[in-house]
Amino acid sequence: MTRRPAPGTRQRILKTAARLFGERGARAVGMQEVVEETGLGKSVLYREFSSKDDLVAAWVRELDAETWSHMDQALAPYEGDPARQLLKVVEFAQASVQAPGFYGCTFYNTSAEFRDPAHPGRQEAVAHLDQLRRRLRDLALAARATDADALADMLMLIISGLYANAATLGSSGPAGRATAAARILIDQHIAPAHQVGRERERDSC
Amino acid sequence: MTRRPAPGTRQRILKTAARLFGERGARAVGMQEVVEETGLGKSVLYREFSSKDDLVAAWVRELDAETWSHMDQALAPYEGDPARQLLKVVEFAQASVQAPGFYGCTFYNTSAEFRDPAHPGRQEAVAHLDQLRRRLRDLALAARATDADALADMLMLIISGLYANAATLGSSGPAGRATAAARILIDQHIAPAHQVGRERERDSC
DNA sequence: ATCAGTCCGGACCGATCGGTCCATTGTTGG
DNA sequence: CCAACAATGGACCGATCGGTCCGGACTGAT
Repeated sequence: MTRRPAPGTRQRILKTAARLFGERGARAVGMQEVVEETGLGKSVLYREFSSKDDLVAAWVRELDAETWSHMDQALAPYEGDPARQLLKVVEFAQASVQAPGFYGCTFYNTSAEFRDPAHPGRQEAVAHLDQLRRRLRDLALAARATDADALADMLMLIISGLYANAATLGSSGPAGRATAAARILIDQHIAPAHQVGRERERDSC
Repeated sequence: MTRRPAPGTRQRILKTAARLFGERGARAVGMQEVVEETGLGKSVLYREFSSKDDLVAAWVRELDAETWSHMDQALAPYEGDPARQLLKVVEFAQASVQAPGFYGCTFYNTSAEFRDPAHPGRQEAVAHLDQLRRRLRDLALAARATDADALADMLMLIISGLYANAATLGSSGPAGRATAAARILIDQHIAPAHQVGRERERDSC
């Protein structure tokens, strides 16, 4: 007797929201436009997501999950070589800014658009960045970096800078130097097992 | 016979706009609120600035001028030592994120909030970042870096990453490693004879 | 075929957006 | 002291914001 909700609705909304929010910014896109683009009615959207803030948070969380999934795939071939994986994280980020449809890092953009620390979308974004930091630190520890925290944070700077510069000055600007910079920083903190003492010559302090 | 406009009005509006836009983001603040905070009427604001976009652009341009002024002061003591000046630029940025009332880099935030390349505020922001890149390159050239373009762009990554991380994870996060990372990259690109002086102790090595 | 019961498109709501305009105020030259 | 006129504060405008709600459409059990 009861009519059943159409399946896949939530994902369809999220896909549309990702496109619109990502391209023009979440604040610049109204809920009306999201509704029109999906072809659904407002009541459906507000059944799936309690508010716009909720939709923004869901969008960010979805991208968080996708990002880790893709990154795990990119890192898998170098399992057991954490130093190489550290560099691969940067290469992965650098490749992503070259892709068509890159309009800046969603996590950084969302933080810029929603300054209130209590905003659920911002919280998701910050949580993602914090997790990235932790993953880099774990890799740096596994790679026996002389100072794993320092190396992880320096690579965070490179990655964030890569995204920020790609979004403003384009992917052919400073963003193009990300992996080269990362290599220098990694070499500085990790001694190749077969080349002991190499970092000593550089490290004159 | 004719009544004369009150002087200093424009600067007063700009100061108020800078506070509100900087703290909560330009998109989150309405013109009505700017008007109320200044204590003036809307007609005055719209006589000085033709539109909100115009006000945003004027705000960014003002901050652009202030930034170069302050940076020139910070760099002046090291005139003739471009390698030291390169590091000083990063130190200057790192100090600025520690200041109370830091809510992220205005230039990156504005780019994130206004994605349309034609937006005057975004254009001002991009112009500022491009000029920063050029200044770094000029310093790198003067310091006889082995690859001045590469060094300048890598420092751009560090500075951008510093701002992005300070805005999201706080000034005690990865942002704290900016000068240390910059030192490594500078050392890597500048021959010992021209290297940064060692008078200051290093955070990590 | 019937009808109860759920779903959903879109009309609608008050609030707020950026921007305009006018009645009032205040100043200044004669 | 007054008349003339620019500067001003804030009422007001249409558009759009996020969010609610209802009447018709559709489903599935009988």
